[in-house]
Amino acid sequence: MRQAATIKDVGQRAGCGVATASRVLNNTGPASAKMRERVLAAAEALDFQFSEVGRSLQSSTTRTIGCVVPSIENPVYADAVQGAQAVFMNAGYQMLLTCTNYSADAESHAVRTLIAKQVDGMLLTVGDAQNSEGLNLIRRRQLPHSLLFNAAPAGQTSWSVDDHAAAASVADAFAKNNHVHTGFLALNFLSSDRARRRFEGFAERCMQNGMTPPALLEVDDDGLDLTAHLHGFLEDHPELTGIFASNDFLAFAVIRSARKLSIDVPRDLSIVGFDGIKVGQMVEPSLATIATTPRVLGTGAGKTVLSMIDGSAPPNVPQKEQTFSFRAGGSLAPLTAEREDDGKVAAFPPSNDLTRKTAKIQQERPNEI
Amino acid sequence: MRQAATIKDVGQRAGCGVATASRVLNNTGPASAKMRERVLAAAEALDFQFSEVGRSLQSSTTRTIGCVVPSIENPVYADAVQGAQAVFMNAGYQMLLTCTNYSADAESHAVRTLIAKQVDGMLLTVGDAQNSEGLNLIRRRQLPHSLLFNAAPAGQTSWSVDDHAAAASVADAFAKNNHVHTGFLALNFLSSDRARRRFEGFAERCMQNGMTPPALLEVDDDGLDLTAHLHGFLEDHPELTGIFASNDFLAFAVIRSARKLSIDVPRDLSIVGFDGIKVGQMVEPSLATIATTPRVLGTGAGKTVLSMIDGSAPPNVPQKEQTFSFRAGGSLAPLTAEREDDGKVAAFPPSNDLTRKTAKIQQERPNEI
DNA sequence: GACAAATATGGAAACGTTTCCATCGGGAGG
DNA sequence: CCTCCCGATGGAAACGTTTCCATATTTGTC
Repeated sequence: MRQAATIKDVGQRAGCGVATASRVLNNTGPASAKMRERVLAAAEALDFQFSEVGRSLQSSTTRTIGCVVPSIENPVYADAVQGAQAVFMNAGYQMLLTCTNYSADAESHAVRTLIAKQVDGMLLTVGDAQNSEGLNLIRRRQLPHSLLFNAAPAGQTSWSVDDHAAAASVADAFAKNNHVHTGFLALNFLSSDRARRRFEGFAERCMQNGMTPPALLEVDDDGLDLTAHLHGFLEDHPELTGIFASNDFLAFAVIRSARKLSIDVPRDLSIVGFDGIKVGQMVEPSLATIATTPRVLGTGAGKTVLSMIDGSAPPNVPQKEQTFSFRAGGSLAPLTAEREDDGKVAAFPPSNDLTRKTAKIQQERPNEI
Repeated sequence: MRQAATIKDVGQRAGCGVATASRVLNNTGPASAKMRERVLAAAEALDFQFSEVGRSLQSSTTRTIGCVVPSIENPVYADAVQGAQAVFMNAGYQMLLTCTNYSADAESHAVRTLIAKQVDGMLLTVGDAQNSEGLNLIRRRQLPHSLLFNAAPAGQTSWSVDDHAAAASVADAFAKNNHVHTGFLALNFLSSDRARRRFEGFAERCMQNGMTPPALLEVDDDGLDLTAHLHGFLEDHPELTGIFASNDFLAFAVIRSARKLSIDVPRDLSIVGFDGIKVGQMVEPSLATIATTPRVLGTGAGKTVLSMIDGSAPPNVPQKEQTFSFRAGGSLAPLTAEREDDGKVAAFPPSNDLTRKTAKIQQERPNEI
């Protein structure tokens, strides 16, 4: 039992050829009752397990699917990955996971390795879908794959949130609450087309709503304490009454930093996040955000890849408008009419000493795609 | 380019045997300059990539490591998994990930599949390390492996938090804040030896500290709204002044439910969590909890597996006391001397109308292993 | 110029499967 | 009793590598 038993060992012990052993063990082809029994007994005695490597070589299929995401520390990706993994497992596929840490190099290296590993398909979130070396490699090989959280480049299937429209709805929410001067806080702005799309969607709709163009604040590391950044940002833009953070963690970080700077949320500053992570609804104030359904996207993308592999009908991609919903929360409050009318918003003091009224916390409502 | 090129194709195009092509491509063994060039050109032209399947068959190694965890929706596992994955990738290994959703069946099935896939090693968090079918399979095969978040069963290496001691330190924290009657809130109590160890450690130290034995509340699904549970629990145990939740999400859920029941945290009820997830420090009140370093454990366990594979020296497992630290937070406040002395704690009203004083939020302090 | 040594190269086996094909044995039908 | 056919079985090829070994070619030295 030191060296794993092969089917040859089984055949030998059962006193038959490997072909017969294979047939019995796979329940394919004929075999006499006694032979069947002998083979089964031998396999049992030897603790035999098929080698998937041998099988893969012969069938030129690995029943393995590669998954490339930036990071599973972000629960959005974690949920999606777990959903896809469950789908794969149910279909008898294993998942090879690689996290790129938002590095384009790591991304293409990962894809290359997974191709060498002969994955039957691939599920991936790339930094920039328009310009991804890995994605090109995959396309060239015509490997079954689906994008996840990336906008599909023309006629290709992709499971993602409509970042543009979602961000626009945030602008609408700000507008409805009478905010005019807002900021956008981005993480990994340069290496993520998602952050850029959110910014664009937000900025466009701000314009359409007659708001001023949002001020952009980029930060590079979310481990960092944002307090200094936030302070400087608000000093540069004293007129701001609301900030749209490109994800919920960032939103939490802003709220914490605001607290340290004695800026009350939402009285002095409204915050809206993106993603809709679970804890957002558990804390006080609850986080206004874009609720998304990463698990749905993950399972959908997983099923899409499987359907490409076995040629079956792919699942329907959700309507763009159904990939997100705005979720109200205590971190976003209306500006009072008086403030809105006085128009001298740019003049109010940048930090403490703010006089806006606190609004009643808006009712949370559950949502699903 | 339809069918992926093999080394045979390369040899053919370069006008040489497969042996020579292999030597050139792997930079092993001699080759003339012109031959080398022809082979390289051929490989380039054919977009050749090695098939890891063929290689694995021949080398009886897959450069693949299996990872089995309950769920990566829990950031503790997600961080650990990501840490391990990074270690594997650096060493040229890929990671096959399976989530069991806390199911023992899924666990052994996953292990079986991974063994069939010929993984070179395995990293796993099992439900019950004393009694895990998968773990036995692995042991029987003498497959290099390391446990993660499970207590090691006698003389075996495992990377885990000392749940027992950590939970004890929570009891100490309650004691130091004059709490006497506490409860323990557990998720997946039956299917997780971790939850049980935490309860044991907590209960033991409560006794030693002269506190009453903690009341146990088990819940089965964290998606559930805890409000009803909490209400019933507090009615059954009106004397409780503190609750230790077996993880941070549960702690958040309790705090939210308490809010709905108009129970003020920490004035009416103190809450302590476990894990030390990031958002715990960002919200108000901040969460008192056991801070752990899942990433450190994940990378350590990953390195351990690699060292077992290549026979190198394994990394040092951290001292048990260094696997966690108690992190104070606003959700845990001292009981005033007057309440503690009057002794009639069991008599106070179960829900509203509580009279304990709010304590100053304790200073957060950073911590690392 | 010849021979030894070193270098270059290709054939073939091995890794663990599945599957095609050939063989073998026996029962049924004539 | 002879065919015919079908079920049972095993040999061998194929999948893509690496590597051992033998052979072919070059280089160097006398």
